[in-house]
Amino acid sequence: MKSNLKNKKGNFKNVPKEIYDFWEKSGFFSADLKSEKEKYSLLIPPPNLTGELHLGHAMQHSILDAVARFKRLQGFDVLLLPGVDHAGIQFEATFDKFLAKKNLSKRKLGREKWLEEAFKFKDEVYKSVSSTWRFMGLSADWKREVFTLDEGPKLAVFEQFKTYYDKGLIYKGPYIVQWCPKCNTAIEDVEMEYEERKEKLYYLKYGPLTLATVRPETKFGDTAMAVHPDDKRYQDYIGKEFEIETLAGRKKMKVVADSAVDPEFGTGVIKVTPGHDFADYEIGRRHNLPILQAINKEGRLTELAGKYAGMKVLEAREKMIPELKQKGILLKQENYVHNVAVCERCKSTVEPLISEEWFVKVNDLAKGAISVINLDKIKFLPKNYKKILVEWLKNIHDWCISRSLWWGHRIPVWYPSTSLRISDPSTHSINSGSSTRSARSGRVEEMKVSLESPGEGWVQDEQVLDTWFSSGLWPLSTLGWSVGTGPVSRFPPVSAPPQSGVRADRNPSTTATRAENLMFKRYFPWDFEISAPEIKYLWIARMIMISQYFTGQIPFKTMFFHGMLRDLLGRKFSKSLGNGIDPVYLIDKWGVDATRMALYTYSIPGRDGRVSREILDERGKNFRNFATKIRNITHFVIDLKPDSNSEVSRQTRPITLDVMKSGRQENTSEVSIADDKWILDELSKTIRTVTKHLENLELHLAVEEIYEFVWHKFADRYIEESKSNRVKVQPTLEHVLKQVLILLHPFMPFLTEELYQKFEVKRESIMQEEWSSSR
RNA sequence: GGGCUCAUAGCUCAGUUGGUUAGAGCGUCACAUUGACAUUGUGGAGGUCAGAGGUUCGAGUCCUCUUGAGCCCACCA
Repeated sequence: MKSNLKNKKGNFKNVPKEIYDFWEKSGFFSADLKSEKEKYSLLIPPPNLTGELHLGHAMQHSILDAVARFKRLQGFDVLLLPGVDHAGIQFEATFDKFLAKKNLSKRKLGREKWLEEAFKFKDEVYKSVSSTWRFMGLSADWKREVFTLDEGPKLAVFEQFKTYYDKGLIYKGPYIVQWCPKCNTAIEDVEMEYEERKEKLYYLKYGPLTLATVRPETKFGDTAMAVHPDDKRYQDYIGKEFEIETLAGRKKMKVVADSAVDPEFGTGVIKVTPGHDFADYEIGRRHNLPILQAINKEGRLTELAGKYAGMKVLEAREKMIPELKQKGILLKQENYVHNVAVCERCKSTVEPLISEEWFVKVNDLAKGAISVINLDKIKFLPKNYKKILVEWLKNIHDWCISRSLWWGHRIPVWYPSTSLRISDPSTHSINSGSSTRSARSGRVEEMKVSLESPGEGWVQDEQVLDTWFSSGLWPLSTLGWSVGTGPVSRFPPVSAPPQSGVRADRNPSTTATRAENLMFKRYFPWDFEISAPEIKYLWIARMIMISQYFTGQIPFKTMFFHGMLRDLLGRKFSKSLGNGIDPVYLIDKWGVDATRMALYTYSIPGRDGRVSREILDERGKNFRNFATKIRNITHFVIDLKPDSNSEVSRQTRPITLDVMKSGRQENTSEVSIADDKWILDELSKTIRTVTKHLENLELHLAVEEIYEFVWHKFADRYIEESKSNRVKVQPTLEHVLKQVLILLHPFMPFLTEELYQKFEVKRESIMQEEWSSSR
């Protein structure tokens, strides 16, 4: 039954594919909408299309699957729903790299063609990775798999946008954003990393004052100088204007007083560059300063920089130094070490600048989420994440939802083509950012919110929505929910345009309108959701806000944050560090079940684990040996059972637990085994404990408990002692073994199915067995 | 700077609401074993539970402080 498939194209050694196919074909993974059973629903966090599966995913999937299988055995109608995320920037970068190899580019293809190719590429990527997503044995309802760009989610996302828009929660405006010049898009705080850099601190003469800066090239965007209001040194200068030499002409600048200035830093004077610094932007807003754009979206200086225009930031900085020196503006420089924000994905330096972006006002949404969290409707594991999330929600700032990408849900806003807007204005009024529906030059812009074109003469907004805008809606959109009519779906009928290679048939939301309503009614809210802690703000907080806002309900009842697996130095696994451990390596070496077991020992909520290849090998080996042990137990109990014609074994095979308990008591005097009662008691104690641990989602404890029972009680003691009295105890042996397999099935699904099939009296699959409710 | 977490055997870690003699796996030492066993079994060594103080009849567990390690968030002109 065990296969030894070559490890390529999604086939793995040590993954018994026949068993998996048998399960899937038999429909054991499918939720049954019409079932009388109580439902239990689990939402699989959609993996990124491009991301290969790493240990974290393997652990996440193992946990999800154990819970799902446990609940199935307990008699629930389980929905374990898989999905895929289009992963905006990440996919787009991967795809563009792929295109570059074929000497193609966005520019050459144009948007429409590019998207067409992107969807093809997506299908290919999906094909090559989808089998890996099953390799942990995930018992997911694949027929219901959803992709974030499918028609259903697409409509739900649109309605989300429209609702916000109609309620005045969406606005568009010039705003300071973190801009990645390489990805050519605004990115969020959470998408940045910090890198320590050794740079220089330059002391520059600004009129009568001297100030320190690491970024002299932003000089061209300065609109003021600032000092701390209490700084005695500069009281006389506050409010006065001075003429400053900028290297691109002279201009007048005011000195403002602002408490954001640190009097201890440098000279206690700063230059204010509201267009290219977050703190300066805030100062600018407080003092109503104009904003100048000195750096454009490619990271080059604008015409404001005079002869330095067109240069990249670092180049300009270098070239400016001699002139600054020569003109006596640069007084001195010091070495300075500080952290610089870089783009998490491409590692280029992030450039704060002013850009026209879409925002969602999240205050009200956050309030809703806070109240529902405070009502303890969601069980957080670990508990303290509740507080952490609430704190973050209290200090939340508006959510920039637009991205200058092509891959994603395009912003469903249309403008009349006659009023084509000028892009990249070099100045903005800082206050228009707060007004709804972008006012520019005092004129209210005409626009329509619509998924399809409103007709001739309208052009759609160029940007797409932040990936998390759709991810945040995931608990709803996966179940075919849509805004307009609440839980009653109004998805279009089957004839959804087969546009862009999305397989409409794979997405039930486009095919079974009515069924989808029932899906939402039945399976929402989700019983279980799992996530890495690092996306608790990006994703988890937003799912709660959005779900609460649109349905008045929590998205999930239990939120399980697993820990992060790190290397022995405590660092995250990452491609750039090259410290990753491929789960496929472990599976090939120790088998999928053993790998799962190894990962369960790290599945404690909120607890990080430090691992190395050696450590995981050790655990893999340990549980491989455990699997061997069970295989041998089964060999002994079933294959080497005493002659089946013997009277005792024939008459007792279908015996029940109670009969065995009472029937055996009197007969033990000459038997070396102390008592069957002992092993049966131990068994029911184990069942009780394992059940409790599983209910509490303490998988590591459940695993430990089973391990202890199987190896040290059942095998080492009971089986050893049974050898002298084999015929008599055969029914007990079989009974205990079967119970052990059922107990272990959530954790080691393949092995337990394989061994279960050896029983003469059995069901079609171990998945149809019942979890013993022994008290 | 704000928040959070951790420190238990050589290593990686368990240890539910405080309650006998602090556990597991691997490693290590001794012995046994071709056995249902890709070896496995039996037994041993190894811990001042980071340190100090406190609450308590009782603290690895609760409180305070110290030290060390790490993570998240913000700021870094």
